[in-house]
Order: sequence, then C-alpha cells, then structure tokens
Amino acid sequence: MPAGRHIPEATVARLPVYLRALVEVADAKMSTISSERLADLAGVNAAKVRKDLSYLGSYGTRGVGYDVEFLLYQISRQLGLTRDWPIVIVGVGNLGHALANYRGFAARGFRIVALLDADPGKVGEQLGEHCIRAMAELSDVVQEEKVAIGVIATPAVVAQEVADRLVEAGVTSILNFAPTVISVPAHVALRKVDLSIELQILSFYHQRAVLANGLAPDLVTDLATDLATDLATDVSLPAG
Amino acid sequence: MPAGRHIPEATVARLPVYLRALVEVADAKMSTISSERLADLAGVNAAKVRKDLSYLGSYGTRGVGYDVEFLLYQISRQLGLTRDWPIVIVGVGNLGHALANYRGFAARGFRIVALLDADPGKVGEQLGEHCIRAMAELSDVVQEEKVAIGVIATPAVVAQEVADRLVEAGVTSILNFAPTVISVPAHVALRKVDLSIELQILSFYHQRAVLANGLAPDLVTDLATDLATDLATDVSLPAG
DNA sequence: GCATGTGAATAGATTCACAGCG
DNA sequence: CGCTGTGAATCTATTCACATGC
Repeated sequence: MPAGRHIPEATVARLPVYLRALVEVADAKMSTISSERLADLAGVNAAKVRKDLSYLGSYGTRGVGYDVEFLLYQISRQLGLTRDWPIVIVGVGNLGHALANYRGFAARGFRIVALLDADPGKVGEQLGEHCIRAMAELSDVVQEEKVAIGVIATPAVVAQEVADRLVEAGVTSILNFAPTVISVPAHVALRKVDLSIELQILSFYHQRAVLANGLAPDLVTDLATDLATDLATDVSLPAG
Repeated sequence: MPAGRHIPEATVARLPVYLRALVEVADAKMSTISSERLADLAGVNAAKVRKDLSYLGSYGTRGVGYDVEFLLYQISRQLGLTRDWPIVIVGVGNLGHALANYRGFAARGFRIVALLDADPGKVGEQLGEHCIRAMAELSDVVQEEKVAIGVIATPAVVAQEVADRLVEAGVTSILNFAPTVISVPAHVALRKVDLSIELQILSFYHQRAVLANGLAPDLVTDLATDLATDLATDVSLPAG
C-alpha cells in the first residue's frame, strides 16, 4: 500500500520520538527492530507504534520487524527533515540565548539564519556565529533567506506584535515560547511551549498524589478552608 | 454541586491558561467574565471553557458569568498553587541558566531552592542568588528543603541517571527538558518539554501546507525520489 | 512461528444544542 | 432574556485481538 493519507495529530507528535530512538538504534548498528523494542525506547506501547507506522505505509516485514534505515528515511521524509529549514529567533533574552546555542536544532536540520531583538542595546552584539540584528530587518531576512519558521522568545507583552510582524513578513510557521496566547491567521501553523504551564500541570498531579497518600498534614488546614469556600461564596485571593 | 471528581487530563492542561487570562482580567479590574470572553483570551471555544470549569464545580452564575476572583482562587487551588513548591534544577548549561533566571516560575510559586551540576568546574559559581552545588548534595537538599519537583536540564546521556537520583532522593514530580525518553516509577509524575520535537512537528505541518499550496518547485524532485523509494526497498539515508 | 497490519471495541475529548436558572 | 451547565452526539485516539504473510 502506498502511504495512506491523513496522519493523525497524535501520531505526528510521536514521530520525532521514534526518529530519535531509531537514530540511536542505527548508531548501535542494528539493522532491524520490532515494534515492541521501538515502543520500549519511545516510552509507548507496541500497538501504538504499529498503528502509527501503519499510517506511513506498510513498511515492516511480518515475522521480522522494521528495517531501521528505511524507517528512518520514511519518518524523516514525512516530517520534512530531508532538507534544511531556515529559522529566525526573535528575542535574545535568557531563553533566546539558550535556543541560539541549542545544538539539537542544527542536528535536525533547523538552521538559524538570524537572531533579532528590539533592544537597540543588544543589536550588534555577537552570539556564536550570529550578530544580533534589529527588528526592522525582519522582513528582509525572511525574504532573502526564505525563512520558514519563526521562533518567538520575547516577553509576553510583545509576543502578539512579533507574531503579526512575522506573519506579515511571510513566515507561515511559528513556535511561541512567550507565556501568552497569540493568534495567527488560519494558514499559519502555530505551536507553543510554555515552561511555567508545564510546572503548573505537574503541580496538579503532585498535589493530587500527596493528597492521595495522606502525606500532607499542612493540607488539612486548606481542606477546611476549601469547605468554607464551598459554603460561602465570597473569597479573597492570595495575590497571584 | 460540590466539586466533581476526576478532572480530565486535557482540562488540567488548560487550567493554567485560564488562570493566566484571569489574572489579566483581574488586573483590568473586571469582576465577572463570560465563558465566551474567557474562551477568546485563552484561545479556545466557549463550550470547552464551560465544560472545563464545570469539572471544578458549578461556579458560574447563569445569565451573568463567572466571578473572576472566585474562579482565580478555585483554579489556583485545584492546581495546588496556593502554596509555594520548592524545586531544584539539575544541569546548569544554557537551558538551566535560562530556567534559573526565568521569572515565570517564581511568579507562580515555584521557588528554586538549589541549582546542581555534575561539572566540578561549575560548582561554586554564583548565579543570581544561588551558588551552584555538587550533585552529591542532591539528597540533602531534597530532604532539608522538602523539594517536591525536580527539573532536569542536563544533556540527554545523563538524564536517566539524574532522574534515578532525583527519585532516590525522594522527589515525586519531574519536569524533563533533556531530549530523551526517561522512565520513572509509577508513583512519580513526569512531564517533558522537548524543544527540537516541537520544531519537528511544526516542520511536518509546514511542509504539508507548502505541498498543499503547490509552492514547492524543489519538492518535485523529492516526490520522484519518494516514488522510487516506494518501489525499491533499499535506501541510503542522508546522515541524521 | 512470529511480528506486522488492521478492523472492531473501547476510552477519551470536543462540540452541539438546549434545558435550567438567575 | 442571557449565559451557564450538561446530557447526547460526534470526533479522535488508544487498545485489543487476530488474520495475514513472510
């Protein structure tokens, strides 16, 4: 069967994980791999691996497994990683810095072609092999370098404006690290990474576990407060 | 109705987004908000907001909306944000640096109590108000400060070992930034943030869009290659 | 024999649409 | 009348279980 259309979102999100596992397996000179082994490496179960891979086509061999190199190529191709993608990073604070130095991008074909910042004090500063450029140059850079993806690493307050300017300049995919919701036209792909939200989600499950294990003497007071809260309707909030 | 049990995972993941929106709304001195308005601010639709909030309890008023302060408190409480959570960050490279300086953590009650690194060259170095400590101190710090959450910002190769040591020291929630799958006992909550995976997912949708718009003359060659690939079975892979 | 590939079954999330209530 | 709260309907994702084919 020639690769079936419409790969589910959840599957797409797992392909990069399989890809990484396969790179390791290939480095270890294994030439085939079973769905079960790949599942272990990817931290999922074997049925999911098989279903996911079946969306790409029937690339395995029954009784044997998947050819590692072949699968590597197919997944790379699906993810569009057989070519380089030029990216720009807007906002060179702590996070922008870390992103600019992050070797994982280059390793997967994401080539940083420019670092931009609105702060005139930063413009001109050298960072690795890049010189920080002014926001005014955004449009030119995007056009000249055919930039596909823009990364927003600015403070939240300016994130929407930066997104607008990226879109205006012709960028059609955006990765947003600013801790705020931004909106873009329908034709622009948008993903977000929010560091403090991840911690808050963890906090939820952590608290849940603590409560479940009865290990939280100091939570008892809070439960009392909660009860009061459920009965009363007016509550003053500890400053957020 | 007193708050119903079992909040779905997808809902939990959105609560922090609502929380942030509500903080803004509260700052703007609005005292009530409709599901529709909150949905706009959070970038979702109104039905979802109502369903999500209904899992916390019936906290709205028909014909009016939700009381902003009250909702803020209820969500904070569910997320366990009415108290401080001591966290440790392991690995003070580029990312660890950025995380240590990230103000969003403190703003939500995540108090960094220690920065640790395996590199003896870094130990002793001052970073903000923290002095980088040796890995050997992990266990003591976790115990003394009752650390709830460990953040892994190390290279991938040592991430599993760091996770093991965190668990051993008594940490029950882990946020992993290292680009690798790690496994932890069932009682430990684990979340991951993978920067390069996000870009790869974007790349998929980007490529998809480009193909759909017929804007990719240089992809034609690739399609030919694909076809050949589908017919042949042996393929050499551009180095990953 | 053994591991893939996949329909069918189940579980989970989203959306619809409207009854219920301030 | 307006907006919440929620069953029912729909859509998406996961898991099961086994026929299929090397």
